[in-house]
Amino acid sequence: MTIREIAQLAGVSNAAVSRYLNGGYVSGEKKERIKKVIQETGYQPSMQARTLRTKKACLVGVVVPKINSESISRVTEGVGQVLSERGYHMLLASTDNQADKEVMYMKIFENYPVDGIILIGTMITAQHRKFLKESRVPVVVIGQYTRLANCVYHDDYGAGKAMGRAVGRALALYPEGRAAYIGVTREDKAAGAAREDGFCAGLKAEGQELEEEYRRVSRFRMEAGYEAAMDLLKKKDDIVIISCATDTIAAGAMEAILDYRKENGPEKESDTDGSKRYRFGNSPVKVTGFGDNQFLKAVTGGIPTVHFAYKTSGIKGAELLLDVVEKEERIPVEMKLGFQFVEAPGWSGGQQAE
Amino acid sequence: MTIREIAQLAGVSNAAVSRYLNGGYVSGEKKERIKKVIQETGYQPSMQARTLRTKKACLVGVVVPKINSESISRVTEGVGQVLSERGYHMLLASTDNQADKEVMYMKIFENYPVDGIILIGTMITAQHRKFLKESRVPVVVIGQYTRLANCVYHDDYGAGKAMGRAVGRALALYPEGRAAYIGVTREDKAAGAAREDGFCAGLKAEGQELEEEYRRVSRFRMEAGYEAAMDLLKKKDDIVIISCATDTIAAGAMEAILDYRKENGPEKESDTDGSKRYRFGNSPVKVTGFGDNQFLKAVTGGIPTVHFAYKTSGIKGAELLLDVVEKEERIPVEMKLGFQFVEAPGWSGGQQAE
DNA sequence: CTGTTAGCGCATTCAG
DNA sequence: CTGAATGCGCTAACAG
Repeated sequence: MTIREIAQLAGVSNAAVSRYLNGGYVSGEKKERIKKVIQETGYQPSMQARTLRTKKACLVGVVVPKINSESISRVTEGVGQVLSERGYHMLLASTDNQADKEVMYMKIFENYPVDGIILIGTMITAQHRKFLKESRVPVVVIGQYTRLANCVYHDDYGAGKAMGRAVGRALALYPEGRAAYIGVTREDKAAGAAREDGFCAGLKAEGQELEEEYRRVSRFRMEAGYEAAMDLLKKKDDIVIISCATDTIAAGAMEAILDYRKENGPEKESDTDGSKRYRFGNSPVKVTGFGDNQFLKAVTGGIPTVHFAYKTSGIKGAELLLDVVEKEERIPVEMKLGFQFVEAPGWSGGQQAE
Repeated sequence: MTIREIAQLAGVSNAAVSRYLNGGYVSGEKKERIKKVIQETGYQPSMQARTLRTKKACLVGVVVPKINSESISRVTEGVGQVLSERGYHMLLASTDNQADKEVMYMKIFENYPVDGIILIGTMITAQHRKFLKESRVPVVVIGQYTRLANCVYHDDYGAGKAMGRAVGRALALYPEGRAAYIGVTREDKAAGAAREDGFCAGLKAEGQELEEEYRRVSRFRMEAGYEAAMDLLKKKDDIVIISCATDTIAAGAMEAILDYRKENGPEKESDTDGSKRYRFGNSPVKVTGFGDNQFLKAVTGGIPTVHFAYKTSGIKGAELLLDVVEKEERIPVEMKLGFQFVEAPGWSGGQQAE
């Protein structure tokens, strides 16, 4: 069904139909005829051809590392909100945490085309840089800092440091206890390098140290967190706190701790008394995370974590993007968003919620 | 950068460039010149125009109700796997559980266009039916039964019944205890009607009944599960099991139970002894779900739930779709996938993992 | 207000 | 093998 067929059926020119569709000048009578024909035929104009002509698709593409993530869904929620308010629709592409796929999907979006691209970034490789420099559609990066595009990111270092300090203080209650850290690849400047460096800085500020044998690198998956935590528990018997770079990893670590305790004999005493006790085989190892995952909080009562304004970063990112798409705003913007430390109920008192 | 500019720079015709790009006849020498120019300019052909010509985008659109869901991500994982094996890419659109948006995004995909659409369905409205009948691109529906398109769905009724029987048997240990059910809208034939009806049938088979005051309807969100469960706990003091239509809702219910117990005085006894005890204000209310959420299992140790072959349904759905896209397969297919009941460790013995 | 016309960037005839 | 010409479906001048 093409516009010309509609025009013929309605006995008008194709231009008239086009104008009808786009709110131009059409006399009342013809308007009726056209309307009727469109009704009957169920005609829908081809975005395809329209976009070829107008260079405008009212679509923005969002590239995400994975689908099944609370933090990412909070970002896309913010993005989607702004987009729909301003008459755009959102298409998503998931890369399954493969950085090269990020570039591939951005290219697909670029010449599909969409009006703008939002990248929820994991790492900025040479490929990324090349694309960002050459892209013919505007891009904004969320979650990573880059000077090659407008970006909005979070204070991961500050968050890490706050967590490091909190852990350092908690550690003071366990004279011989140590903290461990399960991070993610440092190629991820935000969730990898910044959080870990901040964490170490925070620990140091409290007079603690994080040695190499107390560190692990995990993928962004619960299973990977499980493995890393289990390995730590087996190798080091003085760990009393395991801090993780994400709440998802923390969930895996919690599972590992449950299993570890199951294997290494049942608990002999309730934990409720002992804030001064530390682990030698069976005491309560505590876990911290980043991201303020609500699901985790609901079923566990909560662990110490950091709340990032993910939805806000989505909103700001989308606004930035549309500003350059529509108003051709040319001034580069880098936006850094703060964080909020989230304490766990009863945690600093020594007990983690059951 | 258009194909014509490349042609000029290479000193050939646009047709030659087009052939070069699509593997047609080009002499070795020209091939080199074209290759060089494309390298230098970083030219990328417009899918846009190409698709307008060829009617083929090597793209399929997947419409999902929400992003942040383990079950949905398992489906899209399966879909993405098949697609990428066969040279297609996957674009996602999330509807935030609004059925009308499902149709809207299918229309966007239809005339964007993509080669095929996969709908992870929540409900089939009149709008949906209209679209499925008239769509010019093939659609397969995953998760719901429909005769208007190829579909692959799960045995939700059977799963519900299995759960109903299990709950019924567990209930026998609590002479005066009752089960409650938190469902979702019955407009969702699969997760709503089928699971609930199956559940009731299963209960009945064990000689139990599910009265109206023991039912609630929730949205697909943890918070909604929390509210529903809290309401049940407050209104009925003989509930010992709350069965939920999804694991996400179950997580909310678990949180509600934690909170409820916190408010209504601390536990006086350990739960470990008492399989015969039932709740009067403070005993262990148990929760069941559907979907086999791994995150939930990790942090809680697991609740009774049902495993659906979500990834498989994604794989099968994508294969079905590509068969009609590529081979123009015309025989309608309806595929029903079974389920697997997942017991909770130590549950039937009366104790839920802490 | 209306119809005619000229492309948008590309793939594909069809003559060379 | 190659290039010129045609049109995919639509919108935006433009001349009525």
